[in-house]
Amino acid sequence: MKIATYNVNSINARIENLTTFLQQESPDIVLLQEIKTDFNSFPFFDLQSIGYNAKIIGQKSYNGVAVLSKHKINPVFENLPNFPDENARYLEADILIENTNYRVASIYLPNGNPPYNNPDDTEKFNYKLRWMEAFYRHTQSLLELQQPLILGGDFNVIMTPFDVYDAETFKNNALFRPEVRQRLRAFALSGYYDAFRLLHPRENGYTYWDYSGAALQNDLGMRIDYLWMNSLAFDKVISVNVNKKPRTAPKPSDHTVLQAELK
DNA sequence: ATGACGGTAGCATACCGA
Repeated sequence: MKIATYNVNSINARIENLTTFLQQESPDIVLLQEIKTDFNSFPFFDLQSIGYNAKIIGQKSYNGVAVLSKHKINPVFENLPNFPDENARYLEADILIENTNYRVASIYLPNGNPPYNNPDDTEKFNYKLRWMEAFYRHTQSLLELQQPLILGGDFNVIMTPFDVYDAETFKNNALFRPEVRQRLRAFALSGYYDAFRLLHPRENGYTYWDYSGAALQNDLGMRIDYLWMNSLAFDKVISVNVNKKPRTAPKPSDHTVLQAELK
């Protein structure tokens, strides 16, 4: 069973890039973030024609998450329970594959940085912290499930200085502030396994490179996309890797694919 | 010293992002 997570930065701008990836890797499940479209403009037909079902929680222009699968997708939650959110950032579903019922979620955590024209505005950062707290509460209840659980997506959190090209530059950034790192660490210590990092302690594992300058060529990236698993899922892991092909292909997203293979 | 890049909405430029 292969699962991937990919922040596409608009699914309609990325449809060729995405379908190329799907045909090359043939994943069973793909968690998408920043689809930037609503139901009416989502490319269901293009995906169906190469064998992928899709469930989405869409939003015009911003945000939006989706789950793709070659198998039937049974949605469980659209949005975090008990957290009123005007943004489309969370979709949880069950997918039955060869007698194993996987529970997956596609997650697009808020960025949290202030608008450029108002650098002292803390509203977005506070929203990020509240979102993480609601996420923590919900994921604690998920740990009671007796099924393999995979929570993947763009977490917009740099966990450690090793996960970014220059920690000093990001000292005061909402992706690296102690408040968000502490919250993601609490989540990790509660029973979720960081699949990539546990298998690759010495690779940087960057999943994002800025479009500007020569960030990709100089590997000025950051690891902000994750596949988190409960023990039932992590026990099945064969491999986890960053697939840089979609980032080096024409018309890329600024993120790339993180993918895993499970027994 | 500053901006760099790219997507969307929608038609010029503002907003968002990491």
